[in-house]
Amino acid sequence: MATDTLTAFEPRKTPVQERAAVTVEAIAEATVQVLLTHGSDRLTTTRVAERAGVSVGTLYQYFPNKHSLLFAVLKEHLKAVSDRVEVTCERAKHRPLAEMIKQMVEAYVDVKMERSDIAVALYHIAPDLGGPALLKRVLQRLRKAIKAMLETAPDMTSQPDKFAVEMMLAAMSGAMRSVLEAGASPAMMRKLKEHLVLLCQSYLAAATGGRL
Amino acid sequence: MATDTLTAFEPRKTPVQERAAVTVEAIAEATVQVLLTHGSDRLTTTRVAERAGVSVGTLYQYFPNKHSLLFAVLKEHLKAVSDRVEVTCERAKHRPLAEMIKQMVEAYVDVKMERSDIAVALYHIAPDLGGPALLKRVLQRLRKAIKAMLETAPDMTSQPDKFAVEMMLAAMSGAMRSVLEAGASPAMMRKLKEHLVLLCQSYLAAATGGRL
Amino acid sequence: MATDTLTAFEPRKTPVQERAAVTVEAIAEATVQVLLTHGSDRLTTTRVAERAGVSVGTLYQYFPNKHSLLFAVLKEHLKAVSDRVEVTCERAKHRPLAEMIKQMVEAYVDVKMERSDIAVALYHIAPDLGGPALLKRVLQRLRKAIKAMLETAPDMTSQPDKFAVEMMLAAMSGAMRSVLEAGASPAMMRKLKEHLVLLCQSYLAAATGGRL
Amino acid sequence: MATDTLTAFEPRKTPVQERAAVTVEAIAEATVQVLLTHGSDRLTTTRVAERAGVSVGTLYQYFPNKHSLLFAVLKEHLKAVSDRVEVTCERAKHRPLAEMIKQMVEAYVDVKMERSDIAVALYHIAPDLGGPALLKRVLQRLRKAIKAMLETAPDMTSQPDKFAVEMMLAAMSGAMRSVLEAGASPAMMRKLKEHLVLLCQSYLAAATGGRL
DNA sequence: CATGAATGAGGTTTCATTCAT
DNA sequence: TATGAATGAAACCTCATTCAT
Repeated sequence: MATDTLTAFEPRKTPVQERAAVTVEAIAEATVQVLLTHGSDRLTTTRVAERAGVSVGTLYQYFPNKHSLLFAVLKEHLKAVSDRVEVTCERAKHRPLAEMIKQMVEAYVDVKMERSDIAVALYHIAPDLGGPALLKRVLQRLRKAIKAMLETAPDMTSQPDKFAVEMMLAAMSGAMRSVLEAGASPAMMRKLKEHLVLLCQSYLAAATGGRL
Repeated sequence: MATDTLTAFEPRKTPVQERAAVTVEAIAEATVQVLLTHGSDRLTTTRVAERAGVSVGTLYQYFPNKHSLLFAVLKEHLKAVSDRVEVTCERAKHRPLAEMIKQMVEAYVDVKMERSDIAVALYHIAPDLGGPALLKRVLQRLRKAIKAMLETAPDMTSQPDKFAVEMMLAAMSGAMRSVLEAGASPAMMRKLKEHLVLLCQSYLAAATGGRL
Repeated sequence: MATDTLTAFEPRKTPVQERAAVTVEAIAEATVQVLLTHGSDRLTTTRVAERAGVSVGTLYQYFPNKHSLLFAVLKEHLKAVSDRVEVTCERAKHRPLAEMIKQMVEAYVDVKMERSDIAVALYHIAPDLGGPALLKRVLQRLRKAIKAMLETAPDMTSQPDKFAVEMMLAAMSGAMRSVLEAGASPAMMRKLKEHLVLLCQSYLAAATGGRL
Repeated sequence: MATDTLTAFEPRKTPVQERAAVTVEAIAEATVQVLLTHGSDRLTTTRVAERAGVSVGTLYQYFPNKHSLLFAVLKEHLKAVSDRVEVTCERAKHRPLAEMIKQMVEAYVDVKMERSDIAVALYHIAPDLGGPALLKRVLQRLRKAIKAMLETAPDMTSQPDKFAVEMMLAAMSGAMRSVLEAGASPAMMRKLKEHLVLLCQSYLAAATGGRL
């Protein structure tokens, strides 16, 4: 199991006093800041601690190693994304297909944008140890949620190719990434949303339409 | 300008003797191997040199610093992709739209697959200094080539939204990435090709169809 | 004087309340356990406190620093050894020489064995600050007690060389150490006792017999 | 096997250039010096490198970790002791028993004294990882050599108890240690030799005499 | 040209100790 | 008194880079 690898990055201890909880949050936030201002290989534990306004020792009380810092941030972000999309999919059940896609895509884009700083920062470290495993899990959740939603579409003639959902997800995240990394203006983002909705709608229509 | 940053990673000297050319190639190849077997933060100049069968000193005769190693590999790979897609686009001019897309997408997938090891390895380092700049250039070339091709499509009512091409490229590369990182089986790749073609075709049709 | 060095490791305060005495004892015991299970350089104050079931803060209420932990344990163990051997020597006065030696050696082996865990643990830290000074004192006490005993031996022609007693002690403790560190089985221990008695008896006989 | 543990401390690479050989020797010597002047827990890799007149980096080219430094010194010393005693035992074969013992004991004391600085330094670190394993091997060699010698003694009625040789070795090394750690004067050393010879002779005589 | 020994700044991590709660 | 969060000096070790041979 991949669990082994993952547990190595789990937080070291859960803070019992309130003071400690604040500290942990500060460290997590500092991690993102350093990632964005200095880049992933300029991210040092000392720098993060400094930015968080604590000593290195304190940092290591809550995070067993440098990796776990990044891991914690990545995990939280991905959870936020998964949660939002899942909830949206649930709510969109039994709506027309086009509406479903619209809701889902927009939820995805929105949640990514809300913490676009984190999203961008994480592209830098995701390929590292633990990242892929985590991503796989998230994809699994999203795929499941989307499939469950699609099955309730009243206006769908046949279920789409099993691969189609993955394709859509890959296209979505890829496009999102490109735009985020390019430094997205609000106007750009609106455009992205529109087009991403269109892309998914038309693709799914085509993929279920038996044209393939 | 970004040019300054980029020149810093150029190979140190152009090998005039045959032996030198072999050495350079060996080092580049070793870089990819180390990247794949050890990961990006285990990639050390010594290890690359060792794997290439030369000493560190020799490595530094041809590459000014560690970064230039990665940069060289990245550059070559992106050039290969650009070249292939450009040529394909050129040849596909004046064909029906669906055919155009098919040719272009398949060319892209094929060239990526031919050196899928390099492609995967590069995802790990692309976010670093110099990577984004290079990517921007490539995208620029691809966009241009695709646009030029599309303009010659006999069966297109109106030119697509300016943004649509970018969207398509982002979706393409994003999907490609997902599949490559997941470890692509040949069967998977065939499926990817089919669906990517479909995705691009349907999206472009929708984007030009005035539905937006 | 060495006294200065030694006082630095004395327990911080004498526990007046019962609860405190229990705590101190628990910490001392935990020190030994950690020493044995983790080794001397894995011995940390936090770990000892944890094992003792108290917080670090509490530990520092009774022991001024890490060293004093080890020092306290070492001191107590050596005191136990000294006491036992002294009493035995006193009781063995006026007995035949061979009997004297037997009593003394057996007392030494027995007391070491009773807390063989501590004995072994202490070999790891004795060379450190304070250890040698303490050892010297103990040796002094033992030497004195043994000499006083020997002088009352009815069957001894002449007093042994002044050096002989030291020699005997060194041989005794050296042999004991070897066996303890090798991990002594009960059978082994019985053998050790027999042979150590024999060794001391024959050596002392030779050393006083004028053969030298 | 214990081999695994041991190989972790083996030198990292064998120097090919002469310059390097000098460096390695300097580092080993510096290790001993630092051990003696600062004590085992003040022994840091930086300090050793400094004393050796090289940089830390250089140190780590030849020794994989701090432990291996100590290990190398310990190993060499123990080898010297083993070699000397073995050769001496070989030469002393077929001599009278008393003579055998004398030769052997004196060889042991002499070789220890020749590098008494190292001997003393090593007492501080021997209990650590790898030390015990190494010691066991040495004891094995010594036991074997001594037994082989004893079997050729013309004036020995019966072979001594199997345990007797171990006992002798333990007593020898223990006594040696006591004296060395006390800071031995030349006069003291002469006395030690005499008495250690006497001790071993008389003990062995007793142990083979059937008195037990 | 090639080699590989040497460098040392800088990164990660630990742990004895203090002190506010 | 007991707690445990916080501290930060200091340890270990790596690795990009240089340069004498």
